[in-house]
Amino acid sequence: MPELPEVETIRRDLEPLVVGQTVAAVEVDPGTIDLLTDLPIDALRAGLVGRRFVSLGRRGKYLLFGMDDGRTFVTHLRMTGRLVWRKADDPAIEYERGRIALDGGHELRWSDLRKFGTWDIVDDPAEVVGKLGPEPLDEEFTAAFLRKLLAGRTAPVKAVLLDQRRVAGLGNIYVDEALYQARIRPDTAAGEVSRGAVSRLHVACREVLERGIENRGASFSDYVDAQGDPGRQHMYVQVFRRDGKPCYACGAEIVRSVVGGRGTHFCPRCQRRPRRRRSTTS
DNA sequence: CGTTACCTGAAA
DNA sequence: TTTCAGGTAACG
Repeated sequence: MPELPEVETIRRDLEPLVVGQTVAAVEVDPGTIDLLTDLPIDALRAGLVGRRFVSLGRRGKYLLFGMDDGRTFVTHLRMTGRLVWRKADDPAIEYERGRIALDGGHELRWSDLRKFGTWDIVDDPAEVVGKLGPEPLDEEFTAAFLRKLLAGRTAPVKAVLLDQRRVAGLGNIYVDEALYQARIRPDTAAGEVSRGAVSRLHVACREVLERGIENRGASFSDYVDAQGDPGRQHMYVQVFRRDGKPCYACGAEIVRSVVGGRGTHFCPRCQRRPRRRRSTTS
């Protein structure tokens, strides 16, 4: 569920809490451990217990816990994962599957209804995040970069934006919102997006993500921050899950379809496909 | 490339 | 009962 803004909110909340803390114990629900990680529980404990966290980073939708032995504890929340900071004697959170106890008396509580989330311990974070595309909020994500990314592709522009190897961190909510802001239909072939529309899309991607972070993420169903509280961004979305409701800009009914295998929401009036260029040859 | 599977619900 | 779900990996 969580996309870049949600993961970044958790990272910012947790960083001052976990950095400097040493892991005292690790517990994982036996019915979840094999889905959560390739590591046997003993290897997981051996990698974490006694380690002090020295940094908390994010790459795409991954959280990277740097440890004092130089290794990295990597988590991905996938669809329904939660990472919540609780006192050791607080009651279990909903769908709690694991706990990482810290020496200061708090615990990181891992909850995951669907059990898609992952834990890993690696020597080099590149083993996990090395194949991700650039961060959309970094300098290197320019309009020119996006133009090259889309050029010549027949896949829907939405599918390209969702591909984490091309650009890292956008998910279903923020892609629908960015394409609305850029006034591009999600099923437009990536290579057909005009130069001007690519420029709008570049700005829109960054703005929707920044707004998402400012509003501490979007809580449509499962997402909560590290304190267990929902974000606010869902109150400001323009199209996501607003099918059947009027477009705020033009009043037309927001439509739901399926693009790239994902539920997709757009305004059929504000978001246009490019005019089919009259083909001079053939 | 698109589709299916992973798992467990919530909602229509 | 059926469909849908903030994601990704493994299919064909």
